[in-house]
Amino acid sequence: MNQREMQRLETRRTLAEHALRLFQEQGFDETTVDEIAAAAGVSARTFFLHFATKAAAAFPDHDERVASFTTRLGDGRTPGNPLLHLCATMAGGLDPGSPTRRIRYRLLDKVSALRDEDARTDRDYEQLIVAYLLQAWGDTVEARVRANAIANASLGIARACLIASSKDGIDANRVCFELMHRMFGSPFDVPLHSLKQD
Amino acid sequence: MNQREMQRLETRRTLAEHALRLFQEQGFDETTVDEIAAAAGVSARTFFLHFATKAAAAFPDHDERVASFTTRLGDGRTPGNPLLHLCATMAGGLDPGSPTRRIRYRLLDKVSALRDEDARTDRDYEQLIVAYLLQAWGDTVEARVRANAIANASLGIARACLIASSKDGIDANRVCFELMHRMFGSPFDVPLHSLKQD
DNA sequence: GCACTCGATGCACCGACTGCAGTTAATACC
DNA sequence: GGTATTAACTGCAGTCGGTGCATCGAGTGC
Repeated sequence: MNQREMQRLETRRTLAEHALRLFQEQGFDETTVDEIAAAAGVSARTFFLHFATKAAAAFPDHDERVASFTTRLGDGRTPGNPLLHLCATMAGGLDPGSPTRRIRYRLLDKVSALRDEDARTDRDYEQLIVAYLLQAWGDTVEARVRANAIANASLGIARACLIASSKDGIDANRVCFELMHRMFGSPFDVPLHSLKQD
Repeated sequence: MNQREMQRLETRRTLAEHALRLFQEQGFDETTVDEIAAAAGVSARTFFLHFATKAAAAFPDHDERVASFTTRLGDGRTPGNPLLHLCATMAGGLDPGSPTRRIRYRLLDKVSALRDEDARTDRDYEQLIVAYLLQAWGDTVEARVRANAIANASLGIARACLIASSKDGIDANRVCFELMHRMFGSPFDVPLHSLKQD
């Protein structure tokens, strides 16, 4: 990798790091872009060379997450039940572990601007899921409605699991899989045995 | 009703009307608050006495919609299956009919700021649904995860149905009910017979 | 060494939104 | 009916997020 490229990534990383820290320490609205830039040792103008909005600095790995999800999901020609594959891919992608993620999710609850930013990622996921399912099912009106419904429902379930995992300490991965699997193919009123963590 | 109150509502109504018209005619970003205010015959400062943000003017009936949903949903002590009641309430609330609604939904596709504003309504709905289900089920960790998942999934399905109804002309009401009902209690891979409109 | 690229910068600018100090008309009270 | 009060509206000055533009200067290809 270039020295220039490395410098660029380093600046970006530093900006994101200080942004998240300041958001957490003194609140999102109470933090100005000037402050973040100053803390990172660059000018305010430079901030916007790296992030389109103030909120975007809290999600510096947006593109990588979407790219990772894309490759993990595949193209719809995966053998086996596409819904099952979707369940596994969604659940497997949940990673509430890292402390940075936890800070982010705690902030999400309070700051609507961050929630909006996060929703943008979800819209990318949504389109990927719909495309995946239509690839597997063929593109009909019926399939489109169903694919959109499932995409939205999946994202909703994943979100609920992430929140519950940060609040109540459940195993987001397993619960997400079980909830999705059950909603998309089995009765729903049986207790979730995967709630009990091991 | 007071004369003052009527004047206030009239100003608000006019502002919302011109806002939506201008958004549609020349785009959201290309429309300034000054323009909207001028078109409505009031000062720009007055705009913000009625709407918190520029985008909020596109959803002037936010509060009424939430209030209506609240009363229609009830308090969780409704006799019968709470999930069934939720399906009926959600599906019954979909109303893609009015031309204003259609304009709004067409704008939603393009303008992310409006989508963010719309998402705020969904968050209100989400909290209401969760509260309703926990009232019916009791408040346990298991119930909370499930209620959140169902709330998010319901909103996702409703959104998908509204979009499909505006694009493909399906009966949003019936398809939404059937999709929700099937996801929350029956196998999901049977064709939707309610797609065929009568 | 030289031309070139490209990240960073400063500056001027726009537009959304806010706090404050008015004005004016409707309303409540006597 | 006259007076005090309320509240919608206004103008102004200001903050902050975000952008276009011209420029600087350090890395890079030749």
